[in-house]
Amino acid sequence: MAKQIPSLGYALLGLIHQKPSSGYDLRKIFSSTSMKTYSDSPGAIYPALRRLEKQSLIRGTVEEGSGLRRRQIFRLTAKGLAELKRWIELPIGRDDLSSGLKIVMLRFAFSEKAVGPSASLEILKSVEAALGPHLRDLGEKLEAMRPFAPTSGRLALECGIRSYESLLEWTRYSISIFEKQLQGGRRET
Amino acid sequence: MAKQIPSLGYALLGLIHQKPSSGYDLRKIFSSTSMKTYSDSPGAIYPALRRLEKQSLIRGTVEEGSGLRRRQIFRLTAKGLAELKRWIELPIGRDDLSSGLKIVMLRFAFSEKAVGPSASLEILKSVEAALGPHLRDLGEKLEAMRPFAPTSGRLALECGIRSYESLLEWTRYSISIFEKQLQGGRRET
DNA sequence: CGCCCCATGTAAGACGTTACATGATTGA
DNA sequence: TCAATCATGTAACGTCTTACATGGGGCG
Repeated sequence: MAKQIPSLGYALLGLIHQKPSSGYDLRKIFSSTSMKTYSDSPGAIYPALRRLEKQSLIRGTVEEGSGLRRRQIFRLTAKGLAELKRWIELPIGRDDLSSGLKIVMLRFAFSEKAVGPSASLEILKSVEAALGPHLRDLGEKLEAMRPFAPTSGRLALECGIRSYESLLEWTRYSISIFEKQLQGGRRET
Repeated sequence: MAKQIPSLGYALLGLIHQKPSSGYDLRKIFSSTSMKTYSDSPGAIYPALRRLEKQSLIRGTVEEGSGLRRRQIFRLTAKGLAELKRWIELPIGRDDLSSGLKIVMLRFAFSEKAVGPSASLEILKSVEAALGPHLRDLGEKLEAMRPFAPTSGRLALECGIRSYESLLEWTRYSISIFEKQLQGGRRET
């Protein structure tokens, strides 16, 4: 059925949901903003858009009003929004931390607009819960390798640990922001 | 000539250099340690090893002494070590930061054993130098998006900024360690 | 006019994922 | 002997990379 959309596909879905865009717009976002982890090559984006369209997750309409060149603007369909929500609300476990934070952060970034602040808070709490055991685990690995590995190898692992510690601080900070926002005056998107 | 080795290939080269290993050993490293970003699937590793062997960067020898099953142990060739060194010593710029730290950290982790502590220090200093402008840039982007993006989008960017700040601290800490090690009593690998 | 940017696309090839297949060894 | 683990491999499939191709529009 939903034949396993790659993460680029979800990045496109989320961006299109935030603002209907053409393929060219999306390429510029990938090349100019901090989303450089995704390729801005036409050979990646245009086929990906066509796949999403074939699955009826987005629909493209040709713009010609402004006298400019043919530009196809894509918008999410109801099905596309549902799929985006489903993906954002997937449970988060330890695997999602170790195998690339990128995807979790992407889901979080889109969560507020696509599902609502409570979903953002949910993601943050899952991340916080997963970070504890994960950090303990990394610490044990560091101790285990300490006598054997060269300095650079140890430091590389320490770098990972520090980055997860910094993530934990950020998570708590962000949780407090969303809790304030949810408990206090309810504010719209 | 050297037909562009993917990052998995360099991960294998570096690990084999640290300790001659079989494909199965390498799979276990990927699945059990914090190098989970690389796949431990046989369909990725065995073909990658054969590619490296075809390029004469590694050479496999079948072990049969220990009465166990046929196990092919791979070792770096001189050419393989040269290629590993070349890759580690490539210049590091801002692109290397934004498009995935993973590769820089891999190069750093292997640098001490493969090239020497001075190479590790070189990498660290390049990273430190690149981080300043990069952080300034991200800060500007944050200010630019502040009024428009939803809270979760802003926070996601802040998470990235924090992680680079933590990287900067780690970089300085690591630089001090390597400088001490290089200036003080020269110690071997 | 020539050049660069907009805007979209395609084709070849490399790589990784998933799933399956094979056999030998160890332990219950 | 049956299952699990060790150890290696292959085949199909999808996706990304790289490079090329096309054309209109604006600008000097």
